Amino acid sequence: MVTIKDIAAKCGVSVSTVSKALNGYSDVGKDTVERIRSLAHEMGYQPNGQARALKTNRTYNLGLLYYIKYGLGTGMSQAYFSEILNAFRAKAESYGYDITFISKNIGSSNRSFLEHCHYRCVDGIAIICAQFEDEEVQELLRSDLPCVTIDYVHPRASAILSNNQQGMRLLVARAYQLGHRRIAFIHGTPHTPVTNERIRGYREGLQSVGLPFAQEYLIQADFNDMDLCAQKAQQLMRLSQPPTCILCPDDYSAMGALRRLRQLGYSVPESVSICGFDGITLSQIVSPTLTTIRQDTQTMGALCAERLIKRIELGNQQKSMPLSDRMHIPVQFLEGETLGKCRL
Amino acid sequence: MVTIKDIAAKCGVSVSTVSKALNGYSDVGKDTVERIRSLAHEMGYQPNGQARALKTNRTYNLGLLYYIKYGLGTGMSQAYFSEILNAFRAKAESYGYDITFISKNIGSSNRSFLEHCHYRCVDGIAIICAQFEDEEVQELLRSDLPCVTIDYVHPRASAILSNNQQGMRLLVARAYQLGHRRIAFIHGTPHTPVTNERIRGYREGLQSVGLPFAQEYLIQADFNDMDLCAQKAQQLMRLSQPPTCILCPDDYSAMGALRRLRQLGYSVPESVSICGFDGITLSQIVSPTLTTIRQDTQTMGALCAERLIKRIELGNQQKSMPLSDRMHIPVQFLEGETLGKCRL
DNA sequence: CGGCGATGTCCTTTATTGTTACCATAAAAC
DNA sequence: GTTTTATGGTAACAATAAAGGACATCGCCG
Repeated sequence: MVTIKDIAAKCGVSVSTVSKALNGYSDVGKDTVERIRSLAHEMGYQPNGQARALKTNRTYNLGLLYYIKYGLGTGMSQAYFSEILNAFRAKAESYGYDITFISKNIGSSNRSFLEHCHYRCVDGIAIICAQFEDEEVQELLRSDLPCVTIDYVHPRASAILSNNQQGMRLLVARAYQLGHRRIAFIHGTPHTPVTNERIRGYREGLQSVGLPFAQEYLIQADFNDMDLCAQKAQQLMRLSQPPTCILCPDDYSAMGALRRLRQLGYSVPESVSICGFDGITLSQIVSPTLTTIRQDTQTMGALCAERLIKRIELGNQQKSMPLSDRMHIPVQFLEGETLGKCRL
Repeated sequence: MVTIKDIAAKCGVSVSTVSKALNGYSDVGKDTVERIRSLAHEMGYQPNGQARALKTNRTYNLGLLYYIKYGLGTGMSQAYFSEILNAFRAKAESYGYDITFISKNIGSSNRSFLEHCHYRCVDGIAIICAQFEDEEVQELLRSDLPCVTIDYVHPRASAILSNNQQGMRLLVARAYQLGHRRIAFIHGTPHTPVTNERIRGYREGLQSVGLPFAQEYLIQADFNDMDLCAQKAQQLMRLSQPPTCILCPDDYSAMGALRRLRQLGYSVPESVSICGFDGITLSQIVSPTLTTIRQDTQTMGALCAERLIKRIELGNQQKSMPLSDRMHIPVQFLEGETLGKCRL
């Protein structure tokens, strides 16, 4: 590999001059800069990121926490998070940052997430998909590494979420408009910011159309657990007053409920309507297409990168940067075939 | 951050002793090692990867070429490749390697893939999902960076592919068994190793059951292009002797064909059967479930990592390491609902 | 049994990796 | 003579590699 030393030798100047010329310092002669630059290009010079990082203490590397819950739902929640990841990556790269996956126990060396971050000297970390109840994730959040989270809120990080309340209100409003009066909500993992917001939105939605809130129509399940949601949907239909419309925690769960109810002889949406949440590409490909809420993963991922880089570059002068902040990204109602006119 | 210097000072020994103690060299006293180790642990020491890399010229970082073709099929081919990616990542991490996405034009600095690799000093590169006709990808392959490819063959890299021939033979055999005598094949991107192997497998399959090969039943399309495949399927059905079974290049394409043919009034599989390829999770969730070939993405990804690391660690003594090699991973037939008994 | 070199253990010193930061310095300009 | 402009020298950065030094132990011979 060609280094600045080689360039210096060939150019007849010192290494510091080369360094300064390549980094755009003003105290180098104009023609010298020209000579050095063209020679560097000609020799195919690439700076050594490691050496630069060692000296400047900046790697232009972003840590990424992105791991799927084992067992349950493997390969399911993929679509939603991988869309966010792609948008995140694209934006980060446009700012000159690379991405490193952060994991624990790398090479059996029992490194925690935070230790891994230190080892790789990442400038900051984005937590896009993780189990927040994990102590190691909490340790990461408590650390002084700049941090941005998706779908989670923490006092020391920037948070990016969809406007979940709005999403639920939209679903309830549309269902009401189609004549539904018994609208149930099977919600995702309890006690998470996302679920809390969704429940609030659901109740607000009911309230704004004048429907009463019924505890029996609010059921707990999980995210991306098709079978669990299917089971809960089935349970709902056994009520003496079964709902005419069921809102699910996500598109996969909705597909699970849909399949189960059809197997049980219910026709969708004729005898019962079903809605998803997320609006993954797939939801509009399957038949019937899902009525769902499209989360703007593109914006979420991009914003996540921007916020993180902002936190990094504003650095430790913590004046202009709040310790924590929360952004809600607008969502969009997607009309599909699983929510129909209420026939009762 | 705590460095070996700090440990050395606190421990009353020199930095090199600390370095040696932590790296398991034999010429350090047993109790000294003990003292240093426990102190390092206590102080929360983590080695600085950058500094280590600078000196040893090894980063334990693997470059990953993984970018989706723009426009067409975005978010579609995801499932297959992201399964491979996950397996790759898991295996690489178990060997102590991290992963860095490689891209061009990072931060508008117009770096090529190879330059990006040099900048980050990756030890090797895995090309999991890329456009191989891209000159920059070829440059990467020509370089002396250890390299492993998925679904592509190059004289200077290890290649991992599914046993595509076997897959096609299995499909043809099963279709024949169900009474089909007019079996068409809409193939993926032409002149790629995968397509070539598939076509060969298709022809072998026909031959082994004694069916003639008909040029009009071999149609060119693309991978993961639902609309194109749908259009080609429609075209096939307009033949005077339309096929009774259509084999598609991948699951998404199959779903496209399925949807289109149903829209046109054909019932699947009653009046025409359809098969996919890949066996993504989704294919077994949708209704009807797809008859398809499951590619063993788990093994492919894991093997990809292992081969790459082997190439790296055997290093430049190129005796035991062939310049190029090719591995074919067995596939599995997945019985679904889209391939049925032939009713003609 | 004492002296000498050989060997081995344990640790330190010094050099090196590629880069940038900081300070010094020489020449030119004012 | 002072300022400006352009350049060079050197010391970090955190770690490892190579070489070497201090000291103890051992074997062998006179």
